[in-house]
Amino acid sequence: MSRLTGTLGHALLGVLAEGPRTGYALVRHLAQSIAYTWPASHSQVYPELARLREAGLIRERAAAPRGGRVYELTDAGLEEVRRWLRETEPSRTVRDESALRLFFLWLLEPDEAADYLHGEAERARATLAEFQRIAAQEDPDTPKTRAYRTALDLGLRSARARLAWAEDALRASGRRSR
Amino acid sequence: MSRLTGTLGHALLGVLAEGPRTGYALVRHLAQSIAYTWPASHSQVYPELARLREAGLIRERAAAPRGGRVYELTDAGLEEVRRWLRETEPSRTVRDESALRLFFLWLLEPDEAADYLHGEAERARATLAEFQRIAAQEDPDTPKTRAYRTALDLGLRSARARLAWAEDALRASGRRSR
DNA sequence: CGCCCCATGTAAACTGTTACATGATTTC
DNA sequence: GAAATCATGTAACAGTTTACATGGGGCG
Repeated sequence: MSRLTGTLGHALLGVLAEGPRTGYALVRHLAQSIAYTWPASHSQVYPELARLREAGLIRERAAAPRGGRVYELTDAGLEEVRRWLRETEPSRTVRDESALRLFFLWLLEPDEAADYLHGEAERARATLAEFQRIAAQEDPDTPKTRAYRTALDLGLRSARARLAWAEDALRASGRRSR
Repeated sequence: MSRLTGTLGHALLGVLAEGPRTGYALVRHLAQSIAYTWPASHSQVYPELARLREAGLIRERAAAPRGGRVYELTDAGLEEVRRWLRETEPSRTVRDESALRLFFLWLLEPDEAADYLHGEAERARATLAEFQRIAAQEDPDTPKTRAYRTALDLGLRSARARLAWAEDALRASGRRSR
């Protein structure tokens, strides 16, 4: 039982703690919220669900309409997510390709570098608008929605910081190129 | 020639554009700056250097003291980094495990959740302090150092945003738990 | 001579992406 | 009956991490 699963496995357990779901519904739910912090495609989710079931962390309930398989969390599964949250440290590894590229902008002509920063500003604006759209949705005030709002707030603040950074960097590069 | 390399390969080309280096020196340099956006261990770097050499993007110069191999960028290599920067879009994939966990905080007791947010605040403070230490270092004003400063500025702003977020989230959770 | 740091590699395991493949039900 | 959407899987490949493995050279 409770064999070690990676981050994706724990994320699936966490979502299943909200209630039983099919793999398909799980994937859709991930795409709407959790994918901003941990994207996963269906081809990764289905095999992972099979592993979680073998490990006794989830179990299959009655089948859904079109060959759908409904999974629900077991007691061991709930214990495992909670243990993960309490006792293990989150990985500090961050991979951000658009930030990586900044180190190499000096290899481009000034106006090409400005183009890149302009793109970054546009992206940040789009991300911010998307998060604002989600924030505008009304929802009841429960522990779960409060947790989701906390995550969303981090996204909003990060997007704003990134937008402000890009606009400043663009101004600074613009002033130099003239 | 110029076979497609992944992000790591392009990062190595970008650093080698600063001048010839051994694999070892490359790894050390990455750890000090670029690893904040794209970490890489020596076991990944050495094979990648071999691939870049085979692709004609870098070449080996005279050997260094203790079995060290000095690599330098070829013209094709420089062209390839520039092409990568100009013509390809950076991947938008972000994986942030500590943000992922926020979605599941409602599964913990309020004080356990507050412990987690406290840890996040501490981490953000440490990151911010580290970036401030780096920012305090003096360096000449060249295109390269300007690019590095732009990257650092993004790190500083992100760390500040994250710290402000964590402190606010902590305050909000504290108010509720009393 | 032993320890530490320089320096380079390989192997196995794990994680993640892209492409392939298939079938059921609803909607037009 | 054709197209879209629901629904699940496998296979091949690419990228990453961790552990294993080895040797050179300087310093006390």
